[in-house]
Amino acid sequence: MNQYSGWLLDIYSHTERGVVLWLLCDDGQRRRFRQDFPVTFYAAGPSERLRGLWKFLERQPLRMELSRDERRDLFSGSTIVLAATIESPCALPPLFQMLTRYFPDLIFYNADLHVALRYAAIYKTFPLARCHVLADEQDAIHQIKVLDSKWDIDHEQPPLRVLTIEPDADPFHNKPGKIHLRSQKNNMTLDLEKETPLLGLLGYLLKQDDPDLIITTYGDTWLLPLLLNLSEKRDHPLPFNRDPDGQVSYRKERSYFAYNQVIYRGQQVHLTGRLHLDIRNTVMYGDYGVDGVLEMARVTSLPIQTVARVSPGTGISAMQIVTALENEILVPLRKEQVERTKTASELFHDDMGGTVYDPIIGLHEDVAEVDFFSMYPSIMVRFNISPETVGTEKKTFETAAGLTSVVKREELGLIPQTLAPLLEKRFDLKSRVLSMSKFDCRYKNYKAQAAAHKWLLVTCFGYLGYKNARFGRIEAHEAVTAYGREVLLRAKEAAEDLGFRVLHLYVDGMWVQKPGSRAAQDFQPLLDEIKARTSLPIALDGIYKWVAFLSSRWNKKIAVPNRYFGVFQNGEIKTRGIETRRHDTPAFIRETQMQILEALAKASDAKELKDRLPEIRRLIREKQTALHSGHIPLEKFIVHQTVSRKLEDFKSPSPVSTALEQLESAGKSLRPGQSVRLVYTLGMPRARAWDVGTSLDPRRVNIPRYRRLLSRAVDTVLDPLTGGGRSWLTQVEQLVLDL
DNA sequence: TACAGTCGGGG
DNA sequence: GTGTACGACTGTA
Repeated sequence: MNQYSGWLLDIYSHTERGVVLWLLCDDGQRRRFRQDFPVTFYAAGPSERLRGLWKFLERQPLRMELSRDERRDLFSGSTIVLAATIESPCALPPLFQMLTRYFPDLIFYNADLHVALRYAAIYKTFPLARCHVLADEQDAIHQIKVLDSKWDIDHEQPPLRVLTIEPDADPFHNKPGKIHLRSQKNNMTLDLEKETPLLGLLGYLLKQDDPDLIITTYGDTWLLPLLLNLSEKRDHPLPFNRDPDGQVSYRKERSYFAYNQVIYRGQQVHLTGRLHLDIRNTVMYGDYGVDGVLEMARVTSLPIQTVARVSPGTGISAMQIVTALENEILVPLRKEQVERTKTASELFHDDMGGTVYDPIIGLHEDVAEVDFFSMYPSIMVRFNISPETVGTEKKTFETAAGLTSVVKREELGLIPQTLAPLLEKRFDLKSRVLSMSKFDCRYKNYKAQAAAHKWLLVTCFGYLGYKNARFGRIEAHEAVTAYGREVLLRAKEAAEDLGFRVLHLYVDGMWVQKPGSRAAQDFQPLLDEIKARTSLPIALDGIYKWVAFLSSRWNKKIAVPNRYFGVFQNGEIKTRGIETRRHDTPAFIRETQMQILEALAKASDAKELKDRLPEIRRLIREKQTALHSGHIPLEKFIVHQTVSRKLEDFKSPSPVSTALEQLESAGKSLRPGQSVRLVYTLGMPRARAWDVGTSLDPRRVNIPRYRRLLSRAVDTVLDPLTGGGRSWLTQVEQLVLDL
């Protein structure tokens, strides 16, 4: 027997039996271990059908153990099941596919789980966990112990060897000629045309550097398929896989509907024994980078390559599965219970969602914004809301109104059990970030971790109400929003009792004002009072020098809950719902609006705002002149839009469909969920795709249309100044009219 | 005027 | 490996 300690890189099914584990050992070796790891799935249903299944399984050419068992289903309680344990985890997916065909009437459990999650539930592993392993001479694991916890904030960083590969152009718009490679030891540029040296040097680099993590740009969708094809064509093997028996696994590209929009996910290339991340195919890479991906992997237990490419919904779902496995709760494929039909009034009351209040339109000074900390997840944990704990005998919104609940309290539900440590870790991270210098070397890492958690927490709420979620139940979802409304109303009452004016309420935030209150300590009594009345954590998001809530465009008297902007005392600008926040705003317009906001931000109070007008007037004149004299770089006119449907599904010639058509005829087709770049043009067609290959004649740009967009963006941010009927009103009006 | 299409939010 | 809300807003027919 040999002993090893190191970091766990990856776990996957062995092609014959058990699992493969890769350890980055403390002696610097990367070792591959194997371990027997039988997996069990269950089936429930009428007993004669279960007998049929039993006979069917006995005939399968697989090593399998069958038994009758009694297990706990989260929704229906104790259930008689057939338990089947098979020796090879890799044999389960094809077997299960067959079973759903022949036994569609049976309910299956634990049948479609990632092997890494099963392993995690038993051995408490997670990607990059510190492990101690006892293995025999054939590197078969006899004992494994995890030495740290996924909830540790300051964990030892594994000495990962990283290789980055980047082409010199975006392959979907221009043909790259070279690729740049960078590792700790090497730095080289390879010519894609010269195939022999390309393959030779790449092979050499992979062997010499032996990277753990290969970070590419377009590696999934272009580079790795290209290189692997080439290597096959030239019969020159490239050691992308570290596992000698391992296969490169491809996942197909797809478009799907999620988060209320079509999402496109490119083809994926997964490696064995090494980790491949394509930063262009990594979810929210821009938000949290590699640190965030690694943190997602730690808390969800999903393999690094997988977690990088899935939505946070899959992440939170993985966490729930691990909790369920640890508690010996059956994991369903999808929700089986049928939703009870509701009357119209019930629908109205239950589905009101988050609290939205009409803000008081206009400009306000010395306003504090207080936000509940991860309100919905905090509610789930605090009030033990979970599919199995929410009672159905009473309508939940009535229950919540008094915060005396019919929610079962005696034992912590599956969802709160999953969320509590995550909430706590995020809370600790946020507190540390607040009290540390931006230049602290851990600052960036902490921010990335907190950002990763944020998405898991946000999605968890949505998953409660999603009918296909494994552990979703609409009543639990409604209970959360009911509590949310109650909590916010209590916060509002607390504010009013303490003499604050409540300007706005929005889901988990509140904007309050009191003459003379402009320092953090002025708001502390309010925070304490809200904490006392709601028992939920709340914090001061900031104090605005001034903030403006905007009216609806079609009716000046109607407020919209999420169109506002303001400047905090520290000079930070916050905007919501206005042009700068929108992805379809061209850079030229976004920059101009931001510059105006920056000019306005120099004002220390509302009165000083008008002093900024000469500067803003100059700025707008400059922009107008630039616009009309052709001094704006063409790319600043580009509008980015998401492709929502296939070309043939468009009913009218929208800019997007026009651009899609042009791209199609240029041989470049885009799929729903991908983003299209276009410029508005004069005459017909009204838009032109940016990436058709030929350059755009600057005279074709629809300058009047961009001028209208500019005018509107300027109008938005000057609106609060025009609304007050002050003496300088005419000046501003003139300015806007000039446009 | 009706309808078709797109966006935000949460940080 | 999964959230088909909802309302504001814009542009086209």
